[in-house]
Amino acid sequence: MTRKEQKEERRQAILMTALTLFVEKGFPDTKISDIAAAVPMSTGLLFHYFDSKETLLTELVKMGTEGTKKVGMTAKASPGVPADQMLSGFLGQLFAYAKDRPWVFNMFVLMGQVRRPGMPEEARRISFSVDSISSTAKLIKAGQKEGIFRKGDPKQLSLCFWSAVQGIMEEMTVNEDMKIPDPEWIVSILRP
Amino acid sequence: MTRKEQKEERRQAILMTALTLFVEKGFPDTKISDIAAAVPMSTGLLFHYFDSKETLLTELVKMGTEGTKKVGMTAKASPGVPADQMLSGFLGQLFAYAKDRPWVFNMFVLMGQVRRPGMPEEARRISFSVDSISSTAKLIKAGQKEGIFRKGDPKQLSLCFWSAVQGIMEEMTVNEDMKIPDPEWIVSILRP
DNA sequence: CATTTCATTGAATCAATATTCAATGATTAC
DNA sequence: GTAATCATTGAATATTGATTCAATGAAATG
Repeated sequence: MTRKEQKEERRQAILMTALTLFVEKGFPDTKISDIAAAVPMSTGLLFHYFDSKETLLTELVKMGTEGTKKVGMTAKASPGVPADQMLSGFLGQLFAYAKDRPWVFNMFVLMGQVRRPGMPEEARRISFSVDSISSTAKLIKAGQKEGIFRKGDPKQLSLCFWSAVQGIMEEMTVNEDMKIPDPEWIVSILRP
Repeated sequence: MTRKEQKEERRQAILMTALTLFVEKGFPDTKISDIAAAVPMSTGLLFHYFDSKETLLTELVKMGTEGTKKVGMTAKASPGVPADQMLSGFLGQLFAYAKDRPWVFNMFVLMGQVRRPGMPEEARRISFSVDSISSTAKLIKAGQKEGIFRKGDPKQLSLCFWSAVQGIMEEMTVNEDMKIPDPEWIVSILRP
């Protein structure tokens, strides 16, 4: 393995460790030294890989937007599927992923958290570039015509739906009593 | 007005200011100096009223448990009301409150946030003393027998319901696009 | 092998912010 | 009206945690 590959691997290890800690303890409460200790490596060395704590977060958010965009594509690539099944199917997949690849899950939670005020501006800005609220709103609008979703402002319904998902996923990352819920429960928010 | 009363009033002002900031910016990102500036008063003076930033949080959480317990009593005091109406009624009231008395709302959000790992231990411990999850689970169990709630582990349904509420309320405190949702949307999570 | 490059460390440094403190002015009690 | 008490301030101080740096050793290069 070349040095370059090794370095890349180490970078990934740091990113994944940071992701876990950011979600578990929150960004401000995660100390660089916590991340370094968990990797493990010395605190100083971490700065050999990333310029700052904020860069670390920004990189993660960039990865997150990539991933989220891919998910969006997959959704578009399966036309003919009713909108409600698409949403519960998506949630089902997402929740199923949680078992083996918790990082996908954590990434999703981080993407939600990073939108809040007080989070570093750059990361925040990037996270807003994927707008699942609007795309889901479109989906809802279409579904309303077919009568599979309840009446109401699609944007509001979409916001309500995703905030609920966010709340549930945060609880899952933090509370071991919380089992994976049936996606159908959550999609019910949108049902007539 | 006696000095004692004045002091008490000042304490309340500090608490309410801190509550707003803790919810808006998060506990770690809220500096004592931010709170003092917002009250307004000098940073040093704040320590004349509260021993530490953590004490401030603890006091708020204590207030929160009081309030939440009262709500629980009111619920018990209205027997005969179907369980689903009780929940949507409660949410409706809570959301309505948000308009005039945002602090009630913020308090609710804070009580949820303070349960997360990384928050100061004492506050965390106190917040766990009110267990709306379990009481709602009982409510759900009863409702299931009458067929007004869907099948499934009551504890899981309750957790899912409250995490969704938490997510939605946090979004409301932070995103001005987010309007008050119809409580019925959220209670649908529990509907058969 | 000699040289260069890179990974790594632990110990500074620097900055932010919680907390303390001595001094000052205002209010109350006598 | 004088003394005691309390509110208030702004300037120290202490602490925490991010970031930098000089030194060391290991791997690659020639």
